[in-house]
Amino acid sequence: MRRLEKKGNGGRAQAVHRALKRAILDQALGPGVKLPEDSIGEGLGVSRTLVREALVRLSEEGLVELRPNRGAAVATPSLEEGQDLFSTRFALERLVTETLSGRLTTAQQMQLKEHIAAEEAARSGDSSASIRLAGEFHTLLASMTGNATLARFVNELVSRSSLILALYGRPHSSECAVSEHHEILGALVAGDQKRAANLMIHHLESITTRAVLPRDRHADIRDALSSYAASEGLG
Amino acid sequence: MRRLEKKGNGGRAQAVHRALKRAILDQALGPGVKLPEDSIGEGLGVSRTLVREALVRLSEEGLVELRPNRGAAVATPSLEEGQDLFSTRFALERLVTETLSGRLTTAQQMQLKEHIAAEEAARSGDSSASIRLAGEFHTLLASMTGNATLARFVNELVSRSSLILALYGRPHSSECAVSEHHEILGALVAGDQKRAANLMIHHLESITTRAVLPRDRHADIRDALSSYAASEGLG
DNA sequence: CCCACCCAAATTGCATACAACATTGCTCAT
DNA sequence: ATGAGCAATGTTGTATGCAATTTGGGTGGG
Repeated sequence: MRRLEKKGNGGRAQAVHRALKRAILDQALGPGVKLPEDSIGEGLGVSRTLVREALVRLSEEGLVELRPNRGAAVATPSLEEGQDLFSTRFALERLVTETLSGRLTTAQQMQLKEHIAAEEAARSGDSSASIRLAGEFHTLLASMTGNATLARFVNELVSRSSLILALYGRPHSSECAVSEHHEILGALVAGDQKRAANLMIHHLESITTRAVLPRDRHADIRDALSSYAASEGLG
Repeated sequence: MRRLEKKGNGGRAQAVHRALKRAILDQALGPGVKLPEDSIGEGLGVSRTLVREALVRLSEEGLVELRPNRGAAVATPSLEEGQDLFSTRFALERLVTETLSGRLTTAQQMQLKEHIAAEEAARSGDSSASIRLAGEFHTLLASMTGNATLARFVNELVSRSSLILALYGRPHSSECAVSEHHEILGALVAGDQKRAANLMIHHLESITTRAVLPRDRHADIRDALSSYAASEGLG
């Protein structure tokens, strides 16, 4: 007999990782915010051991900077790093569109349509949801290739792009992209490989050119984490 | 005043990571070999905590498979994963050649020439050194782009390619590639972007098509690790 | 003879304790 | 007043101990 739900999902360390990741992507923990192990552990109801493991994972993903003996902090990528990041995205997401062009199942097309609809719905509402959905479109596309490595890389790059935009982007930069997502989907369904790739490149370029001015943020870590703790079944 | 050598290099956890990674890439620890935390800790002279951290890093790199409650093992990628991996390599290493074409400094050209010379020198000698050098050529090229993310991705893919070749490649498959490396360098120096990219693609394709038959390996973990412990200043 | 069950050994999951290091603020001499 | 040195504090680095889970083997019933 098979156990139905063993323990939440796959270990509490993973849960901590997801909670922190979401907190960063939602900009509840902005770039540069320090991440002391015991404060996080307290806020999430776990020990430093698990926090540490999560931080290692996050640093491996480039979302967290891990300075020896000096603690962890949300990464603060430079503008130059952002440039490199996006040129890498170009190469990878072009591969995504080339792979997917004309090969989307109807189920996948449906899912993408629904996702875009959700993006539109979120445009006037919660801005953090809007940002997250915009990124998830790219992640979703990448995962549909069936190439797990490619999907993981794109996911990492999209995540880090959020940091770049948080640092250097204008407040509502991600909203206008929804129509471009729709166009890309159209080209993919039509099987027009070249057009899909070009639209994707153009789309990414238009994101990069929106990067100009910085902001600043601060927050108490325990407060910012409390809601994420609940959503991962921690605390 | 600058501290000359703080502590070996950058923390013992990193040392464990490097030791295990090299052991895997040298095929001292072949695909599928189990990696119990305390055996490794004993072999390397550190506690399970550090081993655990290293294993998390390695699993994040795709070199180690981490099954919950069931321990870690050197990854055993499927042939299909290998295919995905190489198509991702195509996209990324094409970007490398495009970025580098006509932009190599003379110092970099020298370094690459020396590396190729080392590859040739190792052809008749140690086969594990030969394999490692062949991979490091690609990593070195990627690092010269100055794009840290790109370099890290290529490094990961090259590492995992070693696993693929260990599982499905013929024994001496990597030796014949040295001349191709030389040709690629020539095209890069000449600034012929298209030719460089084509040579790289062709080179990678010729590697993939050498993948056919499997082997099997076994070893006591502690013995296999002892030499790597010394080289990292552990034990 | 085979299968289900259960117990023992080994291994991972996680927390906690202690040691090492970095940082901050204070003291004291100049 | 000012800067060097030092003590106090907070944080990270690492080891170890205990609980929880898996695994393999043995035992008894069918």
